Amino acid sequence: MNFITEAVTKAVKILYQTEVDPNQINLQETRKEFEGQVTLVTFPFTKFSKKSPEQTGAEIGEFVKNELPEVSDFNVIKGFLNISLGDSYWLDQFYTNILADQFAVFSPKGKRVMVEYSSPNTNKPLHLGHVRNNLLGYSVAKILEAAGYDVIKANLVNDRGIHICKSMLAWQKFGQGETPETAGVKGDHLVGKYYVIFDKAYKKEIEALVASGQTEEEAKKNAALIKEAQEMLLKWEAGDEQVIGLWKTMNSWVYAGFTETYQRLGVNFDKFYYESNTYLLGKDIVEEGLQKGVFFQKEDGSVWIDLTADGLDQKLLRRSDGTSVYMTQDLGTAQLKYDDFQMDESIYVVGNEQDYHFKVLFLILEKLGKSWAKGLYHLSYGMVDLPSGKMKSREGTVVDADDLISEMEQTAREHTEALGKVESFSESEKLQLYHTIGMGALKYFLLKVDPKKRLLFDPSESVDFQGHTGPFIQYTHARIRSVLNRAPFEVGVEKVSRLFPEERDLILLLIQFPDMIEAAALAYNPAAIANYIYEVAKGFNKFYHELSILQADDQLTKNFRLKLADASGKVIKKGMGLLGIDVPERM
RNA sequence: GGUCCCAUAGCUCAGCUGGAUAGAGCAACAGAUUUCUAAUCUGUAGGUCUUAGGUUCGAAUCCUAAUGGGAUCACCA
Repeated sequence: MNFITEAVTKAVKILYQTEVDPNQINLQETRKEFEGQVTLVTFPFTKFSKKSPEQTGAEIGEFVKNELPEVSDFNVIKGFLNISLGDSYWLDQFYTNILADQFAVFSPKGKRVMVEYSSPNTNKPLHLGHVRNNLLGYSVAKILEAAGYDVIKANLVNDRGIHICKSMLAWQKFGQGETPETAGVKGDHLVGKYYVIFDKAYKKEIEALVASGQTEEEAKKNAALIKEAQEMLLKWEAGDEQVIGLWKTMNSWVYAGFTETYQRLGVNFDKFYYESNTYLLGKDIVEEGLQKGVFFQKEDGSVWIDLTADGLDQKLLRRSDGTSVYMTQDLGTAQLKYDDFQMDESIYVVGNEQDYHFKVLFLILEKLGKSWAKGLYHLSYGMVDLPSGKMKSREGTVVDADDLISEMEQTAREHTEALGKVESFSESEKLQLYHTIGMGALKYFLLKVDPKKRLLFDPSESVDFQGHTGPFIQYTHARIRSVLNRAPFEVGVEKVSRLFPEERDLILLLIQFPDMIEAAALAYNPAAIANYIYEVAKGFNKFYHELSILQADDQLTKNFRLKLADASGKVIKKGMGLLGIDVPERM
C-alpha cells in the first residue's frame, strides 16, 4: 500500500503546500459496510487544508484517482476517504505475488534467537500448564523461523533439587522395587505417584507434630521425612553413589515418559540443558559483580545487589554459607547459553508468576555490562485456570497432559464416526486422523488466546469442534484438497480480468499473510496467526459457498478459482504449521 | 502494605502504532443441501467496552485514581 501513501503525500504537498510525515498517513482496511478496500483517515489533514473533512477527503480522493491508475473509484464519508482499487490491481497481486513460490517465504535475517521453553521438573508428569508452555514455545520458534531467524529451541530441565529427592525417598521407603515395567505405568507418572505419596506422609507427620504442640512452621521443618529428603539432597551434592544411582534411574524413567508426551504434543528441542550441570554456575558472576562494585557484601558474608533505585528490592545472590541461590544459577546459565550460541535474542517462555524474577535477572545482567542482556526477553504467559480454580499438583486437581491428549483423540473419534465420512480409511489412517483433529482442537484452543492473558479451561465442556476452532480450519483445508483432487488446475493459462466480491475479499486476506508472520514474530504472538488463519478459513468458506469452482461459467474462471483455492489451502496449511497444527487431506 | 498483570455480549475470546454504527465463536431462535465434504453458509437477538476524571477534532485503545480479580515481594526453585 506504499504507493497510496506516496500519492497521498504528494496530494497534500501539492494541494496544501505541506510536507507530511509518511507514517502520519493512516491507512486502514475499509469496513465491510462501505464501498472500497482502503480507507484514509482525513481528519489530520484538515489542519493544512483549512476545509471540512468531507471536502478535504474529496480533494485528496480526486488527486489520488488521477495520479494512480490502480484506483478505480473513491467515496467520502465524514473524515474517511474510501478508495477502491480496480480488479486488475488485485488480480495482479494474486498472480504475481500470492502465486509466487516465494510468497510468505522470508530471506534469512542473519539473526540467531534461542527460545527456551518446557523446562519441566523431573518429579512429576506434565500437566495442562506445561501444555500451554510447550505449545507456545514451539509455535513462537516456528514463527521466528518462518520470519527468517535462525532459531534454537532449548529445554532447561530441572532435574535436581529437593523435589526429586522427595520422590526418590518415597520410592525408597514405600516403592518395594516398583518400576514402570512392573507397574505398567509411564515412568513420569510413576515418579509423580511417589511425589504425591511423599506429600501425604509428610502432611501426616506435620499434623502429628502440631498435635503434640509444635507450631505449623516448626512442624514443617522438624518432620522426619523432610529432614531425610534434605539429607538425601546433601548426599546427592556430595556425589553419594547410591543416591546418584537412584536419581539416575528415576530420572531415566521420567525422561522416557516425557519423550513420549513431547512426541504426542509434536514438540521438540535442539538443545537440552540440565540443572544438575548448571546449578553451580554463576559463582564467577558473583565474583565479577563484586569486583565491578555492582554487588555488595553484608557483614555475614552474604552477597546482594541493591535494586531499590530501580524500584525493586535488594536481592540475595550468595548465601552467607557460600552457596548460591536460584538467581545465581540463572545468571550463570544465561552466560553459558550465550557462550554456546552467541544469539542476538534469547526468549524465556515462562509463566507470569516469575515476572519479578526475570525483571531482576535481566537488570542484573545489564548492570554487569553484558552486551547481550538487551536481547533477553521473558515471554510471560498467564496461568491456565480450571472452573474450580487453580491447578494444584499436590492436591490432584491437575489436568494431566497424557490424559488430556487421549481424551481429545477420543472426542475426535466420536465426532468423526458420527459424521460417517471415513469409512474408506484404513485403521491406522483413522487413528492418525483422530490424533490430528484432537490435537488441532486442543492446540488451537490454547493458542488462539493472547499468551499474556490467563486462560480458562473447562474440561467438562471440553474443546469445541465447531466455529472458531482448529477442526473448523482443518475441515476447510480438507474441502480445498478435495476440490483440487477432483480437478487440478492448469499452469500458465490465460488470466481472468474481473472478480466477484468473495474472490476479491479472499485475495485481500491472503495477501496479508507475510505481514502477519512478521507481526507475530515481532510480538512473539501465535494468537495473531491463529486469528488470522481463522479469517482466511471463513473467507474461503464464504467463497466456496457462494461460487462454484468446478461448475464455473467458463474454463478461465474455473482455473482461476482452483488456483485461488490452492493458494488459500497453502496459506492455511503453512499458517497452521506455525502453530504446530497439522491439517488433513480428508476428514 | 510495596510492585506488576488483567477487566469488552449470558460464556470463551478478537479489536494493530487513538479513527466510522465495538466484532467473532459458543449457547438461544429462524433459515439454506437436485450442485465441489452441512465439522459449512445466511439471518435474528444479545453491549453504560468495571467506574470516575483527564488528554484529543476523535478514546475500548493513551494518562491518573478507584473497584474487583490474579501474581509476586524467602539465605525456596
